[in-house]
Amino acid sequence: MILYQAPRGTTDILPHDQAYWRYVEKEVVNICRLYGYQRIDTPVFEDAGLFVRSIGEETDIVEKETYSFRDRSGDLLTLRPEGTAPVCRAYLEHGMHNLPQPVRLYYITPLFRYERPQAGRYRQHWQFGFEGLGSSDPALDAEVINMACGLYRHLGLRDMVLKLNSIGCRNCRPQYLKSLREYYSRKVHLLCADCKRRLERNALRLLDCKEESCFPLTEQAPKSSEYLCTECKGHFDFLKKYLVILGLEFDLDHRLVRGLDYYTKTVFEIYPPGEKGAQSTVGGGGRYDNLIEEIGGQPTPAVGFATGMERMILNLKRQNISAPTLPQPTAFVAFLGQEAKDKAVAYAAQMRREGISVILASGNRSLKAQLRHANGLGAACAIIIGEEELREGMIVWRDMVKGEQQRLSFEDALSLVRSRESGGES
RNA sequence: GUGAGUGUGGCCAAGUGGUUAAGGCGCCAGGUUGUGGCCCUGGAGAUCGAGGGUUCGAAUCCCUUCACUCACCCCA
Repeated sequence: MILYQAPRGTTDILPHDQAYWRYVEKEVVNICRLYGYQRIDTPVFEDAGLFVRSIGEETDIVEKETYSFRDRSGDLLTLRPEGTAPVCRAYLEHGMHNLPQPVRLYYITPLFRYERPQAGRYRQHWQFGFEGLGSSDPALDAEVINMACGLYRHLGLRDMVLKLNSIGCRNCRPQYLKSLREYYSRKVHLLCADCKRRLERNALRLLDCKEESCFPLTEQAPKSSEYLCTECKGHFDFLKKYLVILGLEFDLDHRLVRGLDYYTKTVFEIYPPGEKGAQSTVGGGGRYDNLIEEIGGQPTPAVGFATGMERMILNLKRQNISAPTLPQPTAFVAFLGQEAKDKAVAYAAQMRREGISVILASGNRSLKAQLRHANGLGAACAIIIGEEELREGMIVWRDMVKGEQQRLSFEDALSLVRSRESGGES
């Protein structure tokens, strides 16, 4: 009987799955290099207030999904449920406004949300995200979106759909929210229970409802894009122009609002083809011009994006895209008898000093068993030391792919392996 | 928080009231003297998620509970 298993909503990333993770990570690092984004790592937990302040008290994340606890000194801490607020906190704390603006940062980190797990959704999941801080230029919005789409393209994901909207700023949004509330107030008798609540607390999310009774109403609802102030409208127009220049296709979706309160102007999400269910979003982001001010800094416009590592991998698998295989050991050292084993230990160590990856046979098993093991590991070659070789100061070098072998001195075998390794790379 | 489905050795999985719970993968060991991948043989490994009940008898029926999966809310 198993006494312990991974906590609900968490998962082990086993060796056989690492190829996907390393592949995605490699492309992530590469896209950040291409666009000049620098890595930042922030703590796994933060002062609870940071998230309440930034994400919004009325959001689901803060209301019911955070892992919060008091530490032994009584401080209230929260396991990071999203990546943007901590980056903003670090930007402020380290005076990054003194650096050339905008500052471009990225992170790869686990996040924690207490939710019921399901496909592509975990209580601990990994997100890759990047932020451009300190510029209101719509070209930066376009850059971030281009980067996001570029990442998926580099990974080989096909037919991803970009949805785009602008939800205005604190100057024009109140106006919009007012007409939105007026519109829904007249239809309140048609709304589902959730939406009645949303009308009171967070009217924007009325648009997000997938309830059959509410859905038709959202079609007729006032659109945020029609209420944008001159500045927001100009920003949105420029963004769309840049996206066209970049050759990116996008669907304008006036129902697209994001779950976090800090967004202003640009919001966008990216879906896989044939989206099924609302939780299929692979990545999303937007502009958050007030957030840094909100947590105590100077007004600092910024825009960012985040995408779920698990969801990228899920979609890679759904599209039958395989990850490059990870390197396998080059050599396997087998031996017969204790004296040979002594020699094998020394040889394996010497090969590693030469930078060759080596696995030394375990136990004292038959040669057959040892070679079976070497085969299972995918070793390129085996070095066999038996009594005879021991006597003659030789080893048997066996090519595990061709099945050919020859008797050599250890030094000759070493240079043979070395030449194969460098030759095999090109 | 709500709804649905599923729980049989490490993994997949047959069995739906009746003698020692199939099979496959994987693992281990053999198929003569020191050699892998194919094939053959053998072996280890399961209190049939847990607890209770019905019954002469339960993996199979009932109840409770736990876990997992999928979906909803919401999000990546």
